[in-house]
Order: sequence, then structure tokens, then C-alpha cells
Amino acid sequence: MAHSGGPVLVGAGGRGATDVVGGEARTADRILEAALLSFASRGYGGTSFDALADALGIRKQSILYWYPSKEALLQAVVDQAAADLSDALESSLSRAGDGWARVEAVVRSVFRLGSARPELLGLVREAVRLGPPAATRLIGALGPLVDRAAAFLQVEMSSGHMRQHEPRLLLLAIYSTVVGMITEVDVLRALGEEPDARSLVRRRQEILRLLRSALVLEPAS
Amino acid sequence: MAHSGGPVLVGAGGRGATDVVGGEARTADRILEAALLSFASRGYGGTSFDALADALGIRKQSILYWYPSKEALLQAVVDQAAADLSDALESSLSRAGDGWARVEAVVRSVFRLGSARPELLGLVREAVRLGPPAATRLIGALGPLVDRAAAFLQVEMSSGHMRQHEPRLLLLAIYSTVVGMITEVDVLRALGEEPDARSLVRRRQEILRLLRSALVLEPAS
DNA sequence: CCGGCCACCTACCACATGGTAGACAGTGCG
DNA sequence: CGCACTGTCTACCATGTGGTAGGTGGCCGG
Repeated sequence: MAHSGGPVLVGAGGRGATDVVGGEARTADRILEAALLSFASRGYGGTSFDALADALGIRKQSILYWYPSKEALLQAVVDQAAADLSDALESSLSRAGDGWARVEAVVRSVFRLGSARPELLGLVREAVRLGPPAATRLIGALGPLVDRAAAFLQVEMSSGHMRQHEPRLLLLAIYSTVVGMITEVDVLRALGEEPDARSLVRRRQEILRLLRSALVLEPAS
Repeated sequence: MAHSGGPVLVGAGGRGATDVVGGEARTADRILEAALLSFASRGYGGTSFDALADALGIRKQSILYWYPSKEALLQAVVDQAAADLSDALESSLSRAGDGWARVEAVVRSVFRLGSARPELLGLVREAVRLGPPAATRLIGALGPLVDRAAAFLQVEMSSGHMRQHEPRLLLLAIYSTVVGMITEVDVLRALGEEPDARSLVRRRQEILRLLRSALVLEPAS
């Protein structure tokens, strides 16, 4: 990811400029971050260069200097988000443990990710809605991770620790449930209620309990 | 809902003109249908009057004749969708039966709805993303239904047929899972694969199995 | 036959959008 | 100093947007 500075080349759609020089983030990265937030919350179509630039205190032409087009910016945002997601999930997936404990660890890390950086999950949603090429890139980048997770689940199911299900379907169900819980905050907010942190934690506990009862095959009593 | 024809008044934002005159749908309804499809797939911001009008073979000013503004059109679409959703879920919720059978009936009806009219679920997603007032209207309209479903689940759990969970949370989890399965089609499509109907049916069966194992408390053997 | 109304149209507008061209300050280097 | 280069800016443009003003054909009741 080392990038000597300077504008992003058109070719592969610019993943560059992730470096930080001093205490202050480079402009290209600040743009990336702001774009991620805006794409995730207001959508791709709802995001304008002017609004982005305003939020950053710069002019839109400076954005176009770093990213030659809106599509290139989206591509860069998606690639960055895919890398961040991969990193976050990778580490929790690589941790020791087996059976439910490990599943729970991954789910917890998704919860944490959804709290700390909800825009990442929002971008996934937006990318899927946009379809190719954004969706293809993102899902493609996450593919290997999904494969590993599916393989793990397969082993657990075969060894009798979990109920038999199609692994990738199971993964999607888990993902949907967890993301649904995070989106729930949006629903509540849409209704005007501002959910407090304590109740959210309680709800997560309950979701874990729910998932557990769905997945874990208790040893015959 | 009877509407004598003529443009929608500004006031409450135009829910009118649901009537059908002959074999041909009224223009106002055709607009509503096309707008629903577009809002759900391309989003509110990604939908333009020109594109809508083109798809309908009319001019955009005709749309503005029936719906005085884009926001009014969205409102009308949301209200109509809320009514359709309510109707579809209402009937399955009112059917006889208890315990898992009744839950399964509702889930199946959501599946069916998601197949027949995926745009309805897409609009829910979009409305939540847009926030008030669209989200408030839609969720508000669906509120009573959710209450009834929650009450039913509460009874089932109290009587020992189901595992104890917070009813509304449980509903959201079920909804997320089911919708996630439907959105899965989008994911596959984003990857270029066109899922065949047979495998989708199989997947639904498995989702039902998964939900069942999560919810139903088997009588002690 | 005719006036009025309904539904749709053409013509137009102000504005925001993504994108281009080029000027200008700052910096490092020979 | 002179020069090239980098990053940001001002100025501008073509296009597409939601929305307005007003015209027109068809159909109706009188």
C-alpha cells in the first residue's frame, strides 16, 4: 500500500495514498473516509462532490485531483472497506478456540465492528444495491474469508457440535441476523427514539442466545 | 380509498386514485407502480422523473400532474406499499393455527411476498435508509401488525411452546433472516450468477428448519 | 353546438451535478 | 536564484434535475 504521494492513477482505480505523514491524515485519506461515511448513509447517488468537499473544508476539484471520477472514488472506498472488513474479521476468525466459542467470537467481533464503524456495513448494503462492479469487487474480496468460515462450520457440524445446515446459507443467516440487529438502530432512529447503549448490549446478549439455540446441538442429556 | 379521479391534492400527500376503470390501469396507479419499482431498486435519489416517465411512455409533467412533487410521490408509494404489506401479512397472521405452524405460515407468506413483489421489501429498506418522514410513515403503518405478532409470540413462549425471547427482538431477527435470504438473490446476482428457482426453494426449506430449531422448544424427550 | 373540464402535452427555468482547463502558491533542488 | 513539481484553488461548461407556465385535444352535460 505504500504510495509515494500524488494523484491516483486511473488504471486500476486508485487504492493509493494510505500513508499518513504526520499527526494529520493525508487529504486523499480524509476524502476516502468522508466518502465512505456519505456513501453508506446517503448512498452513492445521494453523495455529491460539493457536499463531500464542504464537509472536508476543501473544494471539489481537490477531490477530483486525487480521484479522477466519482466511480473511481467509489472503487477506492469499496476496496478500502473490503480490506478493513477483511482485517477485522480475519483476526477474530484466526483466534484459537472451537465450536460455539469461536462462532461467538466472530459474531461478537461483527457486533463490535458494527458499533465502531457502522458505515462499513452500510457500504456493503449500498454496494449490493448498486450491483456490479462495486458489489463484485467487495464480495469478491470477502470471498476467501467466507470460504474459510464455511469450512470451519462444516467441520463443526460434521463432528456433531452443531446442527446440520448448509454452511454458506448458515453464514448468511448469521450475518443477516447480526446486521439486522445493527440496522434495528436505524429503525428505532427512524421512529424518533434514540436507543441507549445499555439496552443495545442487552439485546446483543439475547441475539447471541438466540443464535446459540439455533446452532448448537446440545449433547444428549 | 375511493377517488373520483383527478390529481392528488397537496395536503396529506396523495394516496388517491387506486381505482381501476376498465381493463387498463389508471395513469396515477401506473406511476405509483413504476415509482415503487424504481425507488426500491435504484433508490429515491437515483430515480428521476424523466426516467420514470420514459418507462411509462409519458412525459414527466404528467407525473407532476398526479403527484405535485417527488416527495409527495414517495409518500404515496410508501403508503401504498405499507397497505400492501399490511394486507399480505394480515391475512396470514389471521389464519388459524398455533405454535410453530402459525409462525411458519407467516414466514412462508413473507417468502412468497418476497418472491412475488421483492420491491416491497426493497422499499422498506430504502425507507429506513431515508429516515423520516418516509420511514416513520411506513413503520408507523406496520406498527399494529408488529404488536399483534409480538403478542402472539409472547403467548406461545409463556405457554412453553417456544424458547423465551424478547418478542419484538425475535420478530426482527426472523424478519432479518428471511429478508436476508431474499437479499441473497441480489448478492448472487451482483456476482453474476443467476440463481435457479429450485435451489431457492431448497434454501427456504432450510431456513425454515433453522428458524424452527432456534424457536421451538421440543417437549422433553 | 358549445363551454368547461380533464389529462396530457410543449416550452421553459433555476439550479445542482460531475467534470475540464488553467492559474497560483508553496516547496525542494541544482 | 531559477526551475520543476505538487496540491489546491478559481472559472467555466454540458448535462440532468425537480418544478412552473401555459397551451391543446377530447369528452362531457346542457
